[in-house]
Amino acid sequence: MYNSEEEFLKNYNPDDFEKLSMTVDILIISVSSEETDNYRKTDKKKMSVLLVKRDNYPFKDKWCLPGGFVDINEELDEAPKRILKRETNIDNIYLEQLYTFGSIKRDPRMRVISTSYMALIDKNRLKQTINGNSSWFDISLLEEKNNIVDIVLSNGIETIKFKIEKKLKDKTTDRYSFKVLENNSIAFDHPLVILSGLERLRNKIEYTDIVFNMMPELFTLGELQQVYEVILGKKLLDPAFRRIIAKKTIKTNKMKTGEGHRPSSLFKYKSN
Amino acid sequence: MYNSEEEFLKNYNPDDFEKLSMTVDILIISVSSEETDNYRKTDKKKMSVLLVKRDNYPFKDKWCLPGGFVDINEELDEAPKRILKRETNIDNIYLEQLYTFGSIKRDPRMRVISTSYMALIDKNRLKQTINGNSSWFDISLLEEKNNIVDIVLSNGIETIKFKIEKKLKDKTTDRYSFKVLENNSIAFDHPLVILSGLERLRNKIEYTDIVFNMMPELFTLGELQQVYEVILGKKLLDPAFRRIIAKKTIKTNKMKTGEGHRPSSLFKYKSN
DNA sequence: CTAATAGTGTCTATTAGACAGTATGTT
DNA sequence: AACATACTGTCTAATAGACACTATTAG
Repeated sequence: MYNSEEEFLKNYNPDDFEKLSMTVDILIISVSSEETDNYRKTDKKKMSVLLVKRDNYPFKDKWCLPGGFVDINEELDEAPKRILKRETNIDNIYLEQLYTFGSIKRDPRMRVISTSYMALIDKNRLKQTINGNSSWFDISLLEEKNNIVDIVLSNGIETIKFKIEKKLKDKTTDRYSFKVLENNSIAFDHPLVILSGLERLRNKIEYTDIVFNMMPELFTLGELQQVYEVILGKKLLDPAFRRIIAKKTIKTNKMKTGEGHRPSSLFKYKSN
Repeated sequence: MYNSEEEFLKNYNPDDFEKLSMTVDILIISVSSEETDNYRKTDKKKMSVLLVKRDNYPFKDKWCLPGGFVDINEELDEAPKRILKRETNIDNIYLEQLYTFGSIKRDPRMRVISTSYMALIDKNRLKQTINGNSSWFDISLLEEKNNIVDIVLSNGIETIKFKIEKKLKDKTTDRYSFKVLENNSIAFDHPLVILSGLERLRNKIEYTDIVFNMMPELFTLGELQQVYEVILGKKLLDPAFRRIIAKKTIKTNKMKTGEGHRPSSLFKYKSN
């Protein structure tokens, strides 16, 4: 044996174990507005996610989450930042690690383990158009009885559908294992990443302030409430919503007018 | 370019990117009782964690979390199960993924990314003594002002101390980045794993039933309350605790007697 | 009896849910 | 005026916090 760590390291052969590749995948979530034909009605909010069309094998021509290999000299947490910068050309985006997926067959090329991240962004920060092979897809999520979730993504031209079965990993916890039942055109195990992220967002919107990462500087409480509603998938009662949100927002003296109905005050985020 | 996925894969060289090694680390948490000298008093509960003494470089003779390399042909989630079986010789232990740490210099040998897991276990299930180079350490956690956490681990013979500074990653979230300020003898970045796990446990005990993975089949409400108190780090009021826990437990007709005071009913876990 | 924990009753404070009502812009 | 949303008042229901009280054993 060796007598010192130094000596050990000098003789260590890092190729004793077969190595593997590591990637990161990023679920970039934002909210978008769908215009209505009635001039009085406010635009309907939707959640949307940024997908990239693969221009090479494997999964050529399928859509997938932005991602890439972790460089051997790169901090794990730096990889998603680098990719976010590449895809959106902005820094300082809210980012949090979701989960690490490591099935043996998740990539047909070789053994790849992938850490997924969730990024939240206000679309108004995206000054320039995103590059050609990427597109925002509106999300509609339908949770059926038997723990089967139907997700439909649409960018107006193409529609992606998949169906996932959730099974409790253990009766004592809130963790599910996901099984993809149907999937017409999304690559890798990205349906799992999308569902994990949407559930994480739905949970955290209730006890953190992360929603404000998806909001512009100034917003009305009606808009904010709509974002909550689309993320939680249910209607909220106005007075209750305003009671709770009052602690997290400050009223400005600016108003939003010209909407075909009573103007509303603009608010901004107040951190504690 | 290639004309089919098949053709692409045939020509793919997986060594175009420099590969790396992947490990898993497992934080195995349990509760133990510390005997008191007063025959009337109930034993004091403590959280404890299983550590292994490294018998080789790097970090020779330092304590660390059980762990190991992920095999090239092994599902990521199978690796912690294999190691748990090796360390405790029991199957079916509660296990959940915590976080993936990937600093460049976390292992002096080479680039290693590590996914950490948390396992919860009832010590009574450990029939045989654990093997010689591993030991249970009682945890005492002290959260100081300025977001500095002091953790002391002790197995009765040796004491391990470290101090971690928590810094909010972002004002909108509940996620912290951890920085190790002092550390006398625990290997790798395992202080971070331990703190992540303890915080995860503290959060989840409030809204899931995971605590019952650390309890024997039958337990008194007093014992259960003590476990809650040691995990949450604060005293709870009896009536409030019983109101909440009533939904998760069933009273059996067995009693625990001989404790120097009024006997108490034994309860068991009721899942919904 | 005493020390110690087991277990309950009840008041109060806080928060969530529900609904109805008033307010005010645009067309 | 009509419509749509903005915003508020207030009642009720549910839950959490606090405290005091009774119950029961081993020694």
